[in-house]
Parts: sequence; C-alpha cells; structure tokens
Amino acid sequence: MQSIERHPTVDLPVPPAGAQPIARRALHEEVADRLREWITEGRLAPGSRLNERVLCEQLAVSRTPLREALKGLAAERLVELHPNRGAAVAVLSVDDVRHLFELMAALEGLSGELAALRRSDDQLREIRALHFEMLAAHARADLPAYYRLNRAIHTAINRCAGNPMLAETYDSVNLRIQSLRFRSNFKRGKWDAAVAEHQSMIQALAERDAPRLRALLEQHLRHKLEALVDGLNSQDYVA
Amino acid sequence: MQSIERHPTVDLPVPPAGAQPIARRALHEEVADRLREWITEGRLAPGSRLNERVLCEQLAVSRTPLREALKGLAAERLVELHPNRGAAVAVLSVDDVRHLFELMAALEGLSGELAALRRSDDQLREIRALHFEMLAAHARADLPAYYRLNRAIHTAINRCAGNPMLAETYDSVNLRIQSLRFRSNFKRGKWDAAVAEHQSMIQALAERDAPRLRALLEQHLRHKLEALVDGLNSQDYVA
DNA sequence: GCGTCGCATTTTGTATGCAAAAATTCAAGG
DNA sequence: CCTTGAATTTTTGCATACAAAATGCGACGC
Repeated sequence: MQSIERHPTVDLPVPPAGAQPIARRALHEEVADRLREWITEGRLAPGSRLNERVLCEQLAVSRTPLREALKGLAAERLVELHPNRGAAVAVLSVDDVRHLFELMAALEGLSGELAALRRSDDQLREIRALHFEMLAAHARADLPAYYRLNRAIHTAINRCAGNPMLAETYDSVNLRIQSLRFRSNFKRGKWDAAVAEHQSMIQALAERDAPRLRALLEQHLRHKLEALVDGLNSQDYVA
Repeated sequence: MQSIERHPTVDLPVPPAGAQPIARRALHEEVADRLREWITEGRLAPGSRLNERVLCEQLAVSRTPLREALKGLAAERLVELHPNRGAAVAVLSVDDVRHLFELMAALEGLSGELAALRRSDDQLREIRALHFEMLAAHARADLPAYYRLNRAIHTAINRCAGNPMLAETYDSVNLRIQSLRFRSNFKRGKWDAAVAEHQSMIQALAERDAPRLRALLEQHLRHKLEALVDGLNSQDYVA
C-alpha cells in the first residue's frame, strides 16, 4: 500500500503491510451499528422520530455517544437531522427509490464487469457453491436464507471486482434500500425469474463475459425495482 | 413526492411539496463544512492528525460539536477515526486513487448517459455558456478559474441527469479526490487534450448521443487518472 | 548504549449540567 | 368549534467535568 501523500505531519506509526491493528470499537460505533440494524430490519420504520432520551435508555448509553452515532448515520443518509427538532429515520419517496436503483444498477454493472475480468477460479467455485445453496433455499421457499445467500453472492462478486471503494459505495447505497426488501411482493413467478437470472450470471462470470455480466446485473436490478414498485402499489391499497 | 412508507410513527408535519423549511444550520455542520474545506483545499494534509483541543481553539467551539462533525466526516471517509488515538485526515494509496477513479468513471458515465437522454434545451445552453467561459480560462491559462468552471460543468451535467442520489454519490466520491487535484502535472498538452474532450462532450450532449457521452466521460476520467499518476511519480522524486 | 519500567502529562471517551428551542397544554376569545 | 396565545414541559444543542487510555520522558537496570 504505497501512500500518495508523503504526509509531513503524520506521526501515527504505520503498521506493517497486511498486519491490521486489533479492532477496538468505540461506543458510538456500537450504537451506530445497532441503530443501523434496527433501521434495516424495519424495527425502526422510515419516518420514525429518534428521541434521544428514549434511545439512550434502550441502549443504556449516555447522550454523547448516541448523538455522535446519529451524526454518522446522517452522513450515511440513513437518518435525517432536523436542527433543534431531532433526528428521524430517513424516508424514501418512490422517486428516491427509482434513483437509488438506477445508481445501484450502474454500481452492480461495474462490479460485474470487473468481476468477470478479475475473478480467480477459487472465487468462481465459491460463488458457484453459494449459488447452489441459494437454489436449495429457493426450492424450500426459505426466504430469509434466500436473502442471506443472495446478499452473500453479490458481496462475493464485489470482492471479485477487486475495488474496495466500489464495494463500500455499493454497500452504502444497498443499505439505504434494505428496509424496503420486505415490501417487494415476492410472487413465485418473479422469484423463479430472479433465480434464472442468477444462473445466467454465474455462467457469464465463468466465461469471463464482462459485457454480458454487466447487462445481466443491470437487468436484474431493473426487475428488482419493478417487483418492488408493484409490491408498493398493491400494498398501498391495503391499509 | 409520494412517500413509500405510510410511516405510522411519524409526527413531523410533512411540508407542502416544493416548499422547504428555512435551513437552520447546526454548529456541528458548520464545523464539518469548515473542516471539509480545509481538507479539500489542502490546508489539512492527508495523514494530518486532528487534535481536538487544537481544532476547538482554532474554530472557537467546544469539543462536543467538533467531535460530532468528525464522526460525520468519518462516515464520508474524509477522516479516519482511531479509537482512543484520535482522528486523522484520510490518506489515499495509489491503489485507492485508482479504485476511486474507476468508480468515478462509472458514475460520470451514468451521469452523462442520463444527461444526454434527459437534458432540456435550456440546460444545454447553460452548459455551452459554461464551456465557453472555460475556454476563456484555458486561453488565459487561469487554472483556478478553469477548475471552477470544470466543476460547474460536471455539476450541471449531473443536474441534467435528474438523479439526486447519483449526484450526491458523485459529489461524495469527488470530494475524496479533491485534495489531489493540485498534484496532477497540468502540462499544456494534457490540458489542451482535456479541453478538446470537453468540446466533444458538449457535442454528444447536444446530439443526445448517450453512449458516446458515456464513453467520452469514462475516457476523460481515465486521462485524468493518468495525468495524476504521472504527476505523482514525477513529484515523488523531487522531495 | 540500549531497552524497559513507571510516573506525569496529554488526549480521548463518556456523562452530565445548563441554556435555548420546540412541543404541549390549557384557558380565553372570536 | 376552532383559533390564539401564554405558561409549562419536553427535547435538543452546547459546554464542561471527570474517567480512562495513550503518550512522553526520565530513571534505572542490563
């Protein structure tokens, strides 16, 4: 890891390459992680106000680390800060979701393109294995396992792409739409189609067909958006 | 702006569409803005340690808002937090820069593609005007003005793309490489080539040639990276 | 001379206090 | 009945105090 900056004012000792310091976690990070979890799991619904006193009691921390965590989550756009009026879980309009998916499609597309070019054979084997596990989850109609494996596959593809900045950005955008995943009406037909798309993706990855993998991932995202918007519309007339 | 969530727990009054509340800025945001500025302007070099006491004195604020600002900047990856050992301006390795440019190329490419499809005639006229201003700056070899107009043009293209999420992400990634802009050795030849590329971009935007504008922007980014890496190499043997 | 230990200082992490802003309550007036 | 407004309560924003960790430095032993 060659550094661009000859950083004149650095005095933090640079660790030997590859060696990573023992990760010591600060309280505000633990708090941020927990809140992130609550938001993506839907325990904190979009729009929910985040009362400092209440959250402090629930998390058993003082206001300082909580507030620091909220500032971080606000920078991630998971929560919105209203000066003097507190924080709230970010709300996404339908247009916001469309825009996020448009962005995600480009990120996934790039990731797939790079992965097709850069993957190792070991990585391909691992992704194949995950794919078969996902087929099992699909056969059992085990939705939670399917989601988990689906994410694992996409994360693995991101790793193949060999671009940590891309992976970070992908994760950050993905997080923002995570809480919506419960809302897509996962009809059997759409689900089968998604699984078939995954099949093609593995093939393109195996054949190192970068343009095709890019196209497949972009298409995959478009379909995901369609399923989601359908789900939203059908739900909107229920409650 | 139709809201996806019927947010059961919301009690913040939803403002009428289009009307936005008077922006009241919190101190921690002002602090974050100032630090961001110092970092991108190079006043705080990559790797610089950010001593809380010192910064508090310089900014004349207490530690609380400063720390909150640092947490936000850390989420933006502009600073790195080392638990119990303070914060430092993020350092980018050459590989980091390569990865960021790879990402930026995809974001600019998408932005250009969408802009070509969605631009209005007014927007095109405005970008043309900015382009001529940029030609003037180039003719005068006025580098600061050139940088400013260059950014203005790319921001305008982002606006044409009509995807705020993309624009946000673009800005966020762009910010991380801003402090490097002084390091690219802007030889006249490279500069002339960049200006010529801009010329082609305007043409593609005018003709609504989305694939071409995408390709041009991706190429533009690759050239920018080359100029930067060249600059770094030549500088590395100076000091 | 070199490295290590231990103490003093500095710096960061968390909790708390106080002031200011916003939300709430409730009563009076239209 | 709805609106208005003032007093009260709640909540947020910022500063500060205290605790814990890290850093710096000199003495000591090898």
